[in-house]
Amino acid sequence: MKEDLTFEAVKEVFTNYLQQKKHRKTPERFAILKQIFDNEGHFDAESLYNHMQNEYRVSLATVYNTLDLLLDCGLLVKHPFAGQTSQFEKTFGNSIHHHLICTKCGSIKEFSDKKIRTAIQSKTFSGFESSHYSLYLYGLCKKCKSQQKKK
Amino acid sequence: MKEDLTFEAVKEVFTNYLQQKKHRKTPERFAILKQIFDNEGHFDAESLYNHMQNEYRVSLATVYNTLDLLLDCGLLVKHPFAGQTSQFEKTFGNSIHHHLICTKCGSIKEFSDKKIRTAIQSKTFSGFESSHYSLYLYGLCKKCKSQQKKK
DNA sequence: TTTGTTGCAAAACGTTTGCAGCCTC
DNA sequence: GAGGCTGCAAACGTTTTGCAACAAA
Repeated sequence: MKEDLTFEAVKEVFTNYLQQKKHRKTPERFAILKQIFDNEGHFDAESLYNHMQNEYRVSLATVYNTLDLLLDCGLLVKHPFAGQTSQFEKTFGNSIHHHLICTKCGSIKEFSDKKIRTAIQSKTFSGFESSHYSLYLYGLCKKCKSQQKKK
Repeated sequence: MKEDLTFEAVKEVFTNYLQQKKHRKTPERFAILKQIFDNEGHFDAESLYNHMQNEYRVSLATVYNTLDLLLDCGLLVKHPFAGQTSQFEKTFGNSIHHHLICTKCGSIKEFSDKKIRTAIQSKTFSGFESSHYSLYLYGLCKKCKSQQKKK
């Protein structure tokens, strides 16, 4: 969506959130946000932790703590699809998309569909204020489908 | 959908699956299926395990094993929404629905929407054979929304 | 100065695994 | 009778927690 998104803009969102919730603006939190900003795609807590050790050392506990804050302020979404590990994905700098998940090999692809998006977004509820959503389609990817046929 | 669904019908689906995959038809597996058949709503592995101990004693490992089989043959769907624990839901005897998840209290409601359903089901992919899908809407339920306003 | 946050290590939690014995086929 | 399945307990990997030291406000 926003192609020219700067780190400063994202940082401001986070800063405002921290201020409003009376949380402290620690260097660790911004270092983690920066790391997320600089990288693409899905990630889990541990890989984020590993990748940022060279730039700014934080503990894994702090990573989890900060991820929770980022989830709470809507800068991140959590996907529970990969086995035991939760995957995270930033909500900024991406266009809205859905996920195709292969039930055999676990591979994940993204897709977009305007009709689906419109149908979901136009839905309103009495007594529920929706903020975001996740759509997962399960099935067989090309590779696993052809492997199955060989049998 | 099918209001007059009998256990025998479901059992037959499972039996056929086991036969086709050359898995054994053990009493444990059918006892677990029966327990699922007799109860409504979402459940996790451990609560299923606890609830059935009076009727037929099985180990937790066997519960997990059997849940995997039931997932594989499509009689069950797995929802990863509640914290660390996976929730399961039977696909028989239910109508298709989606989930509203409160990000504050974790409560879950179901809803149906024909337009959304149609939009998703009419979507096809080259190189991906979709078998089922899950849609989760996140937000604030009525209770949590009013609590937030009080602040 | 106060108290939220950090790092560390230990604990907790759901789930998986190894293995000996059992039971379906 | 052979080999898949079971129960049990131990192991696993992710996430959470307790606590003392630290640093943002």
